[in-house]
This record gives sequence, structure tokens and C-alpha cells, in this order.
Amino acid sequence: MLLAIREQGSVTRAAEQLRRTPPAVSQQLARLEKAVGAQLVERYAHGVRLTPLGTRLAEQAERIAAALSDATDEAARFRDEHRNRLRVGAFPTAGLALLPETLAALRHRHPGAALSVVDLGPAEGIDRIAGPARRAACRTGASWRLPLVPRASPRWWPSSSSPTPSPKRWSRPGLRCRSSPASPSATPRAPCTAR
Amino acid sequence: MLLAIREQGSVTRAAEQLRRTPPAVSQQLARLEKAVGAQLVERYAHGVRLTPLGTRLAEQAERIAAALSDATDEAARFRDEHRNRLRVGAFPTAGLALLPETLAALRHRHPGAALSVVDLGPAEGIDRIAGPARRAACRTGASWRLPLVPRASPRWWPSSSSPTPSPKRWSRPGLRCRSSPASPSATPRAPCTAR
DNA sequence: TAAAAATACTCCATAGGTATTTTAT
DNA sequence: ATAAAATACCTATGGAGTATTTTTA
Repeated sequence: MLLAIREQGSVTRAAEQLRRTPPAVSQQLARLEKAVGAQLVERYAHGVRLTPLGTRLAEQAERIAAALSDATDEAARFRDEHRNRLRVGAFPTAGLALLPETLAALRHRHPGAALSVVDLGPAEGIDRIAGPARRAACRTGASWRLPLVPRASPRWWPSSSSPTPSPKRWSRPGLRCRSSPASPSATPRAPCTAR
Repeated sequence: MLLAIREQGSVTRAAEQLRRTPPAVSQQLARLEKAVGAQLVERYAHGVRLTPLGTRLAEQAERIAAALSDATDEAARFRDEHRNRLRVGAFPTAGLALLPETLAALRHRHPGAALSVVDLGPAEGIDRIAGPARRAACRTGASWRLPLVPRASPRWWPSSSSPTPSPKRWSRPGLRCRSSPASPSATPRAPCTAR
């Protein structure tokens, strides 16, 4: 507010700039002056001027505002860089049975995440995870007839022993997530999951 | 609070450091995480660790806190430097008649000012203002028998024409003050005043 | 006299506290 | 099982609004 007052040379115009009413600005200013213990502005005919101390404090306020906006920028940039994009591969049977609640839980834990699902046969698609393109982060699999042959990089988790977890526990934390700096990957309670 | 959490590695201990209860800190943290839109800490057995984004934001918070404390230091330093010390010289008759309400008004306008009064004869004491020592900022005088001989630097204001100003106007703004960077000087409605 | 700023007051949003539940090892 | 964190709920401080008065030129 001090910066707006300095810029506008008037409490009323500062209030306009800040989308506030003049008394709000005037009262904030009064509180600041009380806290500082000295006048920061002096009135004149059509507005208000900063005193020497007011000017100094306004310069400090500039630094504070800059640091503050740096922080919000930083956070926004970080969020952009680490936007969660998760592609899940699943064969239809498993996908139908497991993915809805898994995805629901994921959405709940990571509201901003961009989730997508690709349809894969039980055996194919490991390359999508292990291969250089990394076209999927996570997939379902099952040792049914074809033995799964994990290559070097994928990691496997066994499915949970409880086939139907209680909705209470499931609703929020049922989904275990292992965060990695680049992209968090999830461990749904599926027959078998690879990343 | 983020800084305290980082320093203590625990919400509870951070709360102790901040003289708050743990839920207060936890809720602030939750608000910040909601505002940022991402987790800033992760729980473990006996406390909490900052996430990478949390760490970055804590570093920004350090800058903000530094700027903030710089500002308060600056204000305190300014106040110390500009502590208002005002020594008024007056000859007894004028002092008795004029100084009480003058000083009361001064106190009202400058609650932090250190006011003092020295007793001077009508003619003596101009040196105290004009001289190199500047031992007084302001004095009363009168063209009674001895003509006043202002030297180079003192400035003179004539007394007010209204001998008894209304208490309403007098109480707050009746005293005109001319602020100078070093030491404000006042213009009481006195027979004659020099600075 | 006319503008802008400062007050008086009222209301509501939000920070913080107490009591309780959930989590992690 | 235990210590810590998170939640639910409540209270109260204080920021902002409306209406009014005071101030400055």
C-alpha cells in the first residue's frame, strides 16, 4: 500500500489501484505509522506526500515485494516444470477392474496431474516403459500364460493381498505413491505393476 | 513458519519456536500448500522434511525475511537518528504565559520528542540559537526596551494577532511546525520567536 | 468551498486454540 | 504402541466496508 501511495500521490488513487476503498488504505497506513512510531506521509491539498522515512521504507518495501513476487514466480515455474503427466498402460481386463478406482484415487492425491491410459496386451508394452522413449510410466501385467520378462529398468510390485480394500482407507491414502523428482509413479493395488 | 519447520524438522518443534500450537503451524502450512498447489513437506516417523519445492521456497522465504528485518532495522535506526530534541529558551514572563500550552501542543504532535526549556533573559541567549553551538532551537523574545538584534541565521515570526486562540483549534493543529531534516522547530504564538 | 483524508462503527474472513482422529514406524 | 501430524470445530482478532467528520488550500 505504501508503494501504491507513493506511486499515486494520493490515498484515494492508491485505493483505486489496489481495488480497495480509501478508508481501508488510510487505516492500513495509520497502522503502519503506529507500528513504526512516526509519520510516513504528510497531507497537502490534493493528496499526500511521503516523508523522508516514508520514502526509505517504500524503498525497502520494493525489495520485499520483489522477493515476494520472485517466490511466487519460482513456485509457478516449478509447478510447470514438474507438472505430473502419468501414462498408465493396462490390458483391458485389468484396466476395467482396477483403473477406475485407481485413477480416482490418483486424481484425488494429484488434482493437477494429467493422467492418460493406453490399452496394452499383457505381454506387449514393456518396451514402452523400459525402452528409451519411456512412453508409459506404469502398466498392469499378470503371470498368466506368458511369463513376464522384466528387462533391466522396470520395477515390479506384487498386487495387494486384499482384493477389496475398505472404502474408508481407500478413499484418501489407499494409493501408495513413490515420488521421484521428475515424475511421481503410483503403485495401484493391481495384479502386477511395473514402472 | 516454513523456515521454522525447515530448521526444526518438525511441525511440533517449529510451533514451540514460534510460540504457537502445532495445529496453528500445520494449518498455515496446509494453506500455503494449497496456495502453491503442491506439497511442500513430507512426513516421516518423527517429523517432517521439506520437499525440493519446499526447500526452494524456504530459500526465497529467507530473502523475504531478510528484507523485512532490514526494513524494521532501517525504521528503528531512522527513528534513533531523528529523535526530536527541542530546547526552547524563554524569559520567565513569556515562559509562564506561553510555554505550558505550547509544550502541551508540542507533546501532542510529537509524543516522542524530548522537550526542554532553558530560562533566558529577553536579550541574552540569541547566541544560543545563532552561535555555533546551537544550544537552543527556539526562544521567545520581545521588543520591549532593548531592541532585538537578530544576527545572521535566526528567523523571526511575529506573534499571532489573536491572543487567545480557541481551545478547539489549539488542541491539535494550533501549533505550526516547520520540519527540518535535523530537528523540527516550532512556532508558538508568542510575542516573538526566533530559531 | 470543494477535494481528499481521517474517523466511527459494523461485519466478516481468517488465524489460532482445544479436542480428536489419522498416520508412520 | 507411541509420538507426531492432520483434521474438526470454535473463538476472536483485525482487515475492509459504509457513513460521517475533519482538514487543507
